[in-house]
Amino acid sequence: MSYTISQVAEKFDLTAHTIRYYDKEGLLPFVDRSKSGIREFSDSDLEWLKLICCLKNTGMPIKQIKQYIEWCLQGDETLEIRRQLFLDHRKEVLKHMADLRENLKLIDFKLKMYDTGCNIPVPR
Amino acid sequence: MSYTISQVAEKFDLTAHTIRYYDKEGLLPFVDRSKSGIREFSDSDLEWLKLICCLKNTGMPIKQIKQYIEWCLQGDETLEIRRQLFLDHRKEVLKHMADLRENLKLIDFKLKMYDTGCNIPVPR
DNA sequence: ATTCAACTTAGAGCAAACTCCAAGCATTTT
DNA sequence: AAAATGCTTGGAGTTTGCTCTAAGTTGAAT
Repeated sequence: MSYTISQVAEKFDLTAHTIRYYDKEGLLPFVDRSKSGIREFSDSDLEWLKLICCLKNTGMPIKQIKQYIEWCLQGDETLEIRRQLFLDHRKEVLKHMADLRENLKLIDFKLKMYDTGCNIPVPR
Repeated sequence: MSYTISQVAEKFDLTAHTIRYYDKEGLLPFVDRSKSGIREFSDSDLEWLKLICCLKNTGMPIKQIKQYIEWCLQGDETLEIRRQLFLDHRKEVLKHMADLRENLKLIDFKLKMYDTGCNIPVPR
């Protein structure tokens, strides 16, 4: 069984346009085509796409995701460098989350000001 | 005491270019100028900029930050709408953090695969 | 057989957020 | 006084990640 581009788009809350764009950028070299050239996504392809969306949604640029895909296709000789990519990316995600938590404190402080009516926001 | 644009840039890890861009976009209408036209940032201005960076770093678009600044300048009649903006934005930040936590699970799973050598990444 | 929906491509267009440049003042140092 | 540094502006250029259009093909339904 395989999926059309619009079925996949629906599943991942993307547009077919976006998926074609990802393909054009080299993120989906493994997706097969029918004899008339139509993309046929397998379950394995969906797993790949899930990972691609995960990396994208955590802030990895498309070029770096493409690099990762290329390393995957190269086989075991790139295992260590791929592992390092995940380690580095994980660190960045944790940093980003910590930054968000920190910024949230100021947002909560502002909200407390608004809620207590004790509102001398910041202006002179 | 006041600060020059490059002192402020240093303090906030921005470039002077970026700060001028923010000014041009209407984010810094409160910053005074010397008689020769040079920006003179007060401590209060730094507080404003801190909030602007907080909103920007948590994903608020510059246009919306500009809207917020305009509401501030309009005075107390916009208090409730500003409070609502912070409430809505807080909700989005929490959603974003939850998404990151969720995505982190897959990253951690991949790392576990690499670390255990049990590496059948995803390809067919 | 024709119509319709969904697929294909190349390539143009767009919005956001910078980033930089040229040309010109202002202030401080030599 | 001249040079160096740092500020100013308008406006052009860049990058990223889409987003859309036009023209065409395919395959199923009427």
